[in-house]
Amino acid sequence: MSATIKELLASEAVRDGVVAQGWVRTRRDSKAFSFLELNDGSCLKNLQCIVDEGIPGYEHIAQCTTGAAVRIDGRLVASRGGAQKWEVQATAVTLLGGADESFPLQKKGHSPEFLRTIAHLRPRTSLYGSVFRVRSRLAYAVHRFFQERGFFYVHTPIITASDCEGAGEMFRVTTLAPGADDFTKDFFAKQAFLTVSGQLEGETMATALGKIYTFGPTFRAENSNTTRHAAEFWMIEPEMAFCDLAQDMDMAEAQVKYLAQSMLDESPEEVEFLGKFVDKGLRERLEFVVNRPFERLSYTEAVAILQRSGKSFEYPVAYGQNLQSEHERWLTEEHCRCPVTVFNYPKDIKPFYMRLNDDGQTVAAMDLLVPGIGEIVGGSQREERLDQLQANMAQHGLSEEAYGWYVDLRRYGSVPHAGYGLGFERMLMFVTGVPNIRDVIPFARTPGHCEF
RNA sequence: UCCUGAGUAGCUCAGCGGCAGAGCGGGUGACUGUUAAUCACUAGGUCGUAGGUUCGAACCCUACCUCAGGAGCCA
Repeated sequence: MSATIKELLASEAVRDGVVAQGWVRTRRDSKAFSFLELNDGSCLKNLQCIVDEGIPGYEHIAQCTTGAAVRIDGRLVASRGGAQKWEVQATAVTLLGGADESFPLQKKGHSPEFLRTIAHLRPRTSLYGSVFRVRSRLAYAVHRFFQERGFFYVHTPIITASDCEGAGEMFRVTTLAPGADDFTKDFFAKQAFLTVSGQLEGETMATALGKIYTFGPTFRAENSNTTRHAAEFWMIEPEMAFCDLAQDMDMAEAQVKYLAQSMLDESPEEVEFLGKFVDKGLRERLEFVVNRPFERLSYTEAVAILQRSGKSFEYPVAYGQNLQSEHERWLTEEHCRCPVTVFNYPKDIKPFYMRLNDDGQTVAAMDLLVPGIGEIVGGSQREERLDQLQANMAQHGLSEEAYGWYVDLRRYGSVPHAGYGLGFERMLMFVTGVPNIRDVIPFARTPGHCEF
């Protein structure tokens, strides 16, 4: 393998016999030579190459247009121009793959709406290249965070037969012909779906290995058309035995801080670039998240604060109702001006598995809200008491048969345990400042869209 | 799914009842150690679709389609 442009630009000294391979971002011609700027995706910066008339391959310079794949052999030397430290004085140029005038990416900026229509080419832009480099590093940081803390990475099923995990509409998985509805003849001899959460299975692993996490694709068939929802996304779900809600919140907040810190440490080039073109306050926000403690409010306190805010919301604030987006945004963006964790929600607006508090009215649930995105983490302490869980299930109309294995966890060696779900793409939006979830995943799946 | 807004050249947009426009990009040429280079010339259009109003519609009206933003659902 030849050196990447990232490696070449990090050189300490002049280097002979270098090979640079990449895609032409721009070409500027002089009478007797051309400037060729190459990008290979290894970093944000381009490598400027000087291609003199007469070197081997120069006869094809006209085809080395924006988008073309090119190999440059030459010498890495200090640049005579001011905009870059190093450049390559080419001794040979090879056109690997041309790109004719129909190549849709121009040197100038394009709208995200247009780039979504050419999602197969947009990673070649500075913005999407940055986002997808960050995506890789952030995914690795997620694993590092957990592995450093003794968590085990577990793989929960993608295909599930549980049809009411309480997290929205599900995609059906079937081998039956269209129109057939005898599920006893289906592949699994019953209805099957794509998972909307690995939590319940995660609990079985946590009550054996102690601290576990999942990090995998998740599917929701909701007809959601927003900047924050995708039908296929990646979710991180830790589950911890011998853990209560307070410790759960500690972990979620520590993780958000850790991931923000990793962005600052590992992607400084992208922080600067995204701060310039996408979100002016990006660095400031990341440093703020890393350095300042998060706020923590009970649902009851949050409602009281909202009610005496004097702010006129489109939807009134009422105890017992879910907080609206505008309420959450006001809390995190204007009242606290920092990430805020809201906990202990009324039991009637939360799922059956959340632990009933001693007041008999609220459950040990928590949502971590961040400025600009809203809810980024949702979690809870789980109901570990057998009789209480059974009562909850009855109340929610769930059959104990279908969830016998889940109830067994309370029947045999039950322990307090807790966990949360962190939307990976939402975290990516938060650390990059990119305002639309469709721009932080290579190929977004949303209602009506399954292209590429 | 609901609400709001927008669809005009490859891209970004102006034009808002009377000849279809600009910048960028593309092509051709000139020029220059250039930096989203510069200069000149040039090609490029079913004004989202279908109806309607009008002497005349890109422009006004209706429906539909598509996209975007907001809401709900949530991560």
